[in-house]
Amino acid sequence: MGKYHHGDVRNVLLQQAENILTKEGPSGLSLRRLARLTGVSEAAPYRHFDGKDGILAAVAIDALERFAERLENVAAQVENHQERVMALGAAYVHFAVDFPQHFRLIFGRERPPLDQYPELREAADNAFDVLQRAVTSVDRSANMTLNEAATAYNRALAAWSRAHGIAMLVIDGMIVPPADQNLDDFVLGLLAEDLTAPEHH
Amino acid sequence: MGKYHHGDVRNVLLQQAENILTKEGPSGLSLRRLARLTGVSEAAPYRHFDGKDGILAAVAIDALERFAERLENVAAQVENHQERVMALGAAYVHFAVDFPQHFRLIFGRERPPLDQYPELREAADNAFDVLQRAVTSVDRSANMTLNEAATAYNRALAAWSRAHGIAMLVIDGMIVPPADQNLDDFVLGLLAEDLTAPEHH
DNA sequence: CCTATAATGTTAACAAAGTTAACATAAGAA
DNA sequence: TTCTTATGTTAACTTTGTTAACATTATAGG
Repeated sequence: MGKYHHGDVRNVLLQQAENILTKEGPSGLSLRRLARLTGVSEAAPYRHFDGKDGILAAVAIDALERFAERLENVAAQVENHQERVMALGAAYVHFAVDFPQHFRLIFGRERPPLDQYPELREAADNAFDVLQRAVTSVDRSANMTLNEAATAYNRALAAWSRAHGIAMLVIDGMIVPPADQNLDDFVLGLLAEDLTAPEHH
Repeated sequence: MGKYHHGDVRNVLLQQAENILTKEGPSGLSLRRLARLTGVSEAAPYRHFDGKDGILAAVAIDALERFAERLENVAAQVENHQERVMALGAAYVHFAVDFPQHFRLIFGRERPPLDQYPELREAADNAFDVLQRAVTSVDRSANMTLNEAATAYNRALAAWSRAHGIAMLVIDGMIVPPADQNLDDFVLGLLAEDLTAPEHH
């Protein structure tokens, strides 16, 4: 009689890893605990994943796909090109606030090395592509010349950086969004600030 | 005869912790290894620090002080108010690239909780204050009304976020600065991008 | 100067983690 | 059926954070 656990242990492990990550973050995700909670031997995960990094990579890819999906949904709902870029920035931060542990896993120090997990790099690039396409469409709508469009990539990087910086500082507790204001509005305000010209409003 | 290690073990431990951090990052900083490298018993650090978080906090405070110092130096060297904000952003990123491990320790997940180490929070606030003062001086030079100046804090947050986002994405390998360009110039370019108005140059 | 007490060391032990080796069983192809 | 591979298991090894129990030094008060 099979005292062995069978079935798709891999998927069960992944799902359980998701649960642990959400509740306790990447540091709380211990292979042994994961195995115990899943009801499987402590060495079983090594049959399905390339050690701890392997599991982290799998979870990170999953998270990145949902992240990109969410960004695409937002992008599809906003008609105006410039508003779309802003909305994406807000959605970016919103995701980080909703799923700080996933966000940290995706971009933080415990993310497995990108060059060791090509699918991970690909998933990350996909998310950035959504932002880049939005920025490019702004540039096109402004009838930019080809020469000017060459900087479109830089403009996308700038948009990405702003959203990323806000997201990081917020989930790390360095920036505390005002309690009496909608998070998205707060973020949109920060994204719209122009540092070189203080005569706004 | 004193087979016991004596002298200011605390300082030696701190210095050694600095070395390890620089070479291997916060994860490589193990208390036992630190003690061994310092030539002291494996439990000795607990006499001088409040466990691992205690040491991390001490190192982080040190790093933050040098970070703030560097920012202040840059701020003092630039006359023009607006250029000063930009230069600070570039210096912010430059520090992150020069000392990625320190930067990660300061802002990342393994930083001990701010509310548990008041001196740590103070050191972090100091660094941000440099940015905030620079932004405020731009606003003042533009003859802002008091009402408008109320948003100065938000403008400082925006400046901070941009620099922070670029720094994070660069040291995490998501943004790769062009090899044929000066790092500061690249950063200044990103900081100056205005997302809502593509008609530049 | 002597002695009680606090500060600073030490060694030894504990539990938890990542990982691997050695072995056991199930499933499928030949 | 039988050989091979995939998938489990248990047991061990190393490292880490932490604490307890004990040893030594420094220092303050008499």
